[in-house]
Amino acid sequence: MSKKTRSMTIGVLAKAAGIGVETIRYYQRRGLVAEPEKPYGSIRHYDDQALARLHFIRTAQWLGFSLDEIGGLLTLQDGTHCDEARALGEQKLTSVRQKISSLQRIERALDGLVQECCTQRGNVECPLIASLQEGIENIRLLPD
Amino acid sequence: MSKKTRSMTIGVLAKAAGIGVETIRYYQRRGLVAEPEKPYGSIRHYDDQALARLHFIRTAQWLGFSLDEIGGLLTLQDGTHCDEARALGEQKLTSVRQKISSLQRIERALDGLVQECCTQRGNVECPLIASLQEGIENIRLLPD
DNA sequence: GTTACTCCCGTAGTCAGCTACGGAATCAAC
DNA sequence: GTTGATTCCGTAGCTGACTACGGGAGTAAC
Repeated sequence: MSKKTRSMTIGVLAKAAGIGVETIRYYQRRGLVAEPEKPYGSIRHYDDQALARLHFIRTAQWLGFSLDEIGGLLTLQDGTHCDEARALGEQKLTSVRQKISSLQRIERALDGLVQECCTQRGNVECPLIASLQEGIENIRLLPD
Repeated sequence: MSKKTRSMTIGVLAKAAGIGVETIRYYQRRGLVAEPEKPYGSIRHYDDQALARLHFIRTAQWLGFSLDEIGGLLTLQDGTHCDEARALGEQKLTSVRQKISSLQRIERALDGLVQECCTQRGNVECPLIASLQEGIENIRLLPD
């Protein structure tokens, strides 16, 4: 826990997080990131906690959570009621598991297609595209 | 290959494909689906090939391809671009696998937090919230 | 042959998630 | 103490993938 809590301007923070200044402001407007106090006649400063929050947002986003859902996840942090937090956590867990199994089905389908594509190499017909065209039922596997 | 090539109006086609009429028109505007000839003073008719094309689009979409990418896949239909198609498929496969493993790590993290929350029930402190506040890095786990 | 649906076609709106713009204030360097 | 980049803040625009609207033409059922 020997973290030096740097003081950053929004521009530095943005660079550190690998996102745009405007995006951070947008997250602030959405209530996902707090706007620190602005010293009288000066400029806002951000610390490593803000950076961590941005990392969290981007990661969750990459994992397929919407900004609204991420807002929900973040209320776990600020919330005061254990039961509510747990309920939200369980809810998210369920949706994560659904996403995983859905992605696994996609993975199997894609993998099958790519494998076929490799073994059939040299053929005139491309099995990946042929499958997409004709054998859709075979790889479709019921989305949701 | 004893496919009866039904003649469908756009509404029937839409129902058969499980999508909206407006969506088909949108695909036509995007150049993903051909607009059949319109008999003089009559109505357009669609066959099973059009339906197959719609299935193709929806399936590829479900596999994570954007409409632009699908357009790309469709230009590879002549079968002479097998390598390119495979490359695209492999690319998608890689990103799908990355998502799965990230989600699995988040699943474990969330699961752990929820479990803790249950066993500690009745406590004043909520361990889930505490963990989230301090251990965000633990569930961050490398985005792209 | 009228009623009621469906088609056609262009344009416009929606939603999420940014991204850009513009003008004043503030800061950093020299 | 002036120049040049940043910050601030509100508002407007953009992209992807639809979805809706409106008014005229075509079609189907009775």
